[in-house]
Amino acid sequence: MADSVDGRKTDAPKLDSTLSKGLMILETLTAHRGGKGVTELSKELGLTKSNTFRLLQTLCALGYVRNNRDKTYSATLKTWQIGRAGVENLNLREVSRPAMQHLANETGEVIYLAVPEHLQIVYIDKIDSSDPIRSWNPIGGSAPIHCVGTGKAILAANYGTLRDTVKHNLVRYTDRTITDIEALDADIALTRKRGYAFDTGEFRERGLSFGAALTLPAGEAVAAIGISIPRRKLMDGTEERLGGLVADAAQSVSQRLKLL
Amino acid sequence: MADSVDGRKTDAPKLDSTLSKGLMILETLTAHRGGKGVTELSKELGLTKSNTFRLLQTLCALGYVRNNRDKTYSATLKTWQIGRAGVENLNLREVSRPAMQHLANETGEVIYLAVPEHLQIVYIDKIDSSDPIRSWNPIGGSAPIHCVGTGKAILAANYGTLRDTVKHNLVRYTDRTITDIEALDADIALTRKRGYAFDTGEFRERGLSFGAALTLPAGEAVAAIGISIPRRKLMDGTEERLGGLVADAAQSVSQRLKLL
DNA sequence: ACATTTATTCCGTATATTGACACAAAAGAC
DNA sequence: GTCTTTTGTGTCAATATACGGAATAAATGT
Repeated sequence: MADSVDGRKTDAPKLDSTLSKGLMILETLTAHRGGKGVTELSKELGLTKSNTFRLLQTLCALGYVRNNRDKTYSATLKTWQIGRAGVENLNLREVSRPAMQHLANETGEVIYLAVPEHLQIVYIDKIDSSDPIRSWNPIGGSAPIHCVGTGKAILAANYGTLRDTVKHNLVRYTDRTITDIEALDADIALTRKRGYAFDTGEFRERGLSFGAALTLPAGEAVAAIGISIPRRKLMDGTEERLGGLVADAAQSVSQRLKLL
Repeated sequence: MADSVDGRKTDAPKLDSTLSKGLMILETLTAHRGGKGVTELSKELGLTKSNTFRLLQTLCALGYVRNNRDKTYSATLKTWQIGRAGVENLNLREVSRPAMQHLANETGEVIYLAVPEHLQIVYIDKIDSSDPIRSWNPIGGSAPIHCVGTGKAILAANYGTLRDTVKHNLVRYTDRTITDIEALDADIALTRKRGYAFDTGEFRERGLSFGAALTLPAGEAVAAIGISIPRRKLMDGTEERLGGLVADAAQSVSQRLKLL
C-alpha cells in the first residue's frame, strides 16, 4: 500500500528475498558503467556486506557478474545476451524492417518500432534520421503508453482490456498530456477512426509523433510503428501525410505477420 | 574442476540456490518463444512445482516475467532492457558505427563489432550484407575467441594476460582450427605484425573472417571489428585488401576512443 | 609505522525457502 | 453429459538456507 508510487526500494510484499536482492544487484551493476565495490553496493541497496558479498559470489559463478582484479564487480553481457533472445523470438524487427525503411526513405524522419510493456512502450528498433535535430529515444528506452504515438496506437487496438488499467495512471508530462479519461476516450476513438495515432507533444513538449499498431490475426496489437518529428516541421497537410504513411506501413506489416 | 568444460548444469559449489534457480527460470523462459506452464518448467529444470511456482511469482512481482491469461508464463523485455544498459555504457557501438559503415560500403560484406567475454567473443553490433550467402551470426551471439578474426585480434592485443588461459581451451571446430599453443603463438605474432587477424575457416568451414582490435589508450583491447566473407570469394589480393581495410578502420575507431 | 577502509571468511541462529499434500479448475476421454 | 487426468494455485510444518555480526585479511591512505 506504500509502494504504488515509488515501487522501488520497497518492503517486499511476499517474495523470495534472495532472488529479489540478487536481481537488484544485477540491475544496479548494469546501470553503472565500470565496477562497484562490495561496500558501495551494500550501502546503496541497504544490505549487509556479507549478504551482498555472497550474492555477488553466486552471480559470478553463474556468469552474470565479473570480479575485476581491482576487487570491483561489474556486470557481464550475459544479461543482455539472454534478454536479446527474448526479443529475437518475436522476430518483429525482421518482419518490420522493410516497411520501416520505406517510411524512413519516404519521410526522412526517425522511425520507431515499439512493443507494450506494463503501461509503457519499449523501443526495440529504430532507424535514425540524418536531421541533426531529431528524436533521441534509444533502443531499449521506454515511454508512457498514453502519450506517444506508438503507445496510443497500441492502446487503441487493445482499449477494451487496457482502458481500466490506464485510467488511474494518466501521468502528466507536458501541457498537452491527456490526463482525463474522457479526453482519452475521445482521442482513442479518433485514432481508431483515422487509422493512426497522433501525439501533439504530450510526452516531450517539442516532439510530435505518429503511430500505428501491428496486429495479429486475432486482432491483438503486439507492437507499433512510429514516426517522430520536431514540432517546427509540422505544416499544413503534414499530419495527414505522415499519419497515412505510418498507417499503411503498419497495415502491410500486420499482413505479413499473418503468414508466420 | 568438473565444470571447466561444461560450466552449465553443474553442482553448485556453494551458491545461493534460490537466486540460481530464479535465473535459470528466467533463462529458460527467454530462450523459449511463447509461454511455458509451471509444470512444464518444473520438470524441465528438475524443481518442485511449488518451488517453481513461488519463484515465478516473485519474478512476476519484479516485472521480469508476465503471467499470461492462459495460465502460462513468459519473459518480459525487462531482462533485455537491463542488459542493454550495460551495452550502452560502453558506447562502443555509437563510436564504431561510421567506420563499420564505411567498411560495409567498401567491401559489401558483413561487418561485426565484438567484445570479449570469458573465452568467447560476443557480437554486439553488425551490418548485414546484401549477399544472399552471408555470415549468419546474430547480434548477441558468441564464438570462441581463438578461431575467429575478431577473437584473435583481441587475443593478440592482450596476449600477455590471455595466453595462459586459452592455452588449455583450444577446442577444435574444423580442420583448420588452431589447437596447438605454439601454432597459436605463431599466428598471434603474425597478427600483431601485419595489424589484422585472419581466420581461414577455423570456426566454420566455409566462413573466413578478418579482425582488428579496438584499443584503449592504455593499450588494452576492449573490442574488435571484423569482416566475414564466404570462402569462395577469396581471391588473389583479397586477404591483403580486406585485412588492410579492417586494420585501418579499427585504427580510426581506437583514435576516437582516446577522445572520450 | 599507524590508522582507516575495504574485501573476505566464519559461524550460530532464525528466518525464509522448501516440498509434500490438498484443493481448484481446466482439459480431455468417452 | 460424467468421469478421469492434468494443470495451476494455496497451505503449512520442518529444516535447510541464507542471514547478520564479528573476526580476519588485505589494501589504501597519512
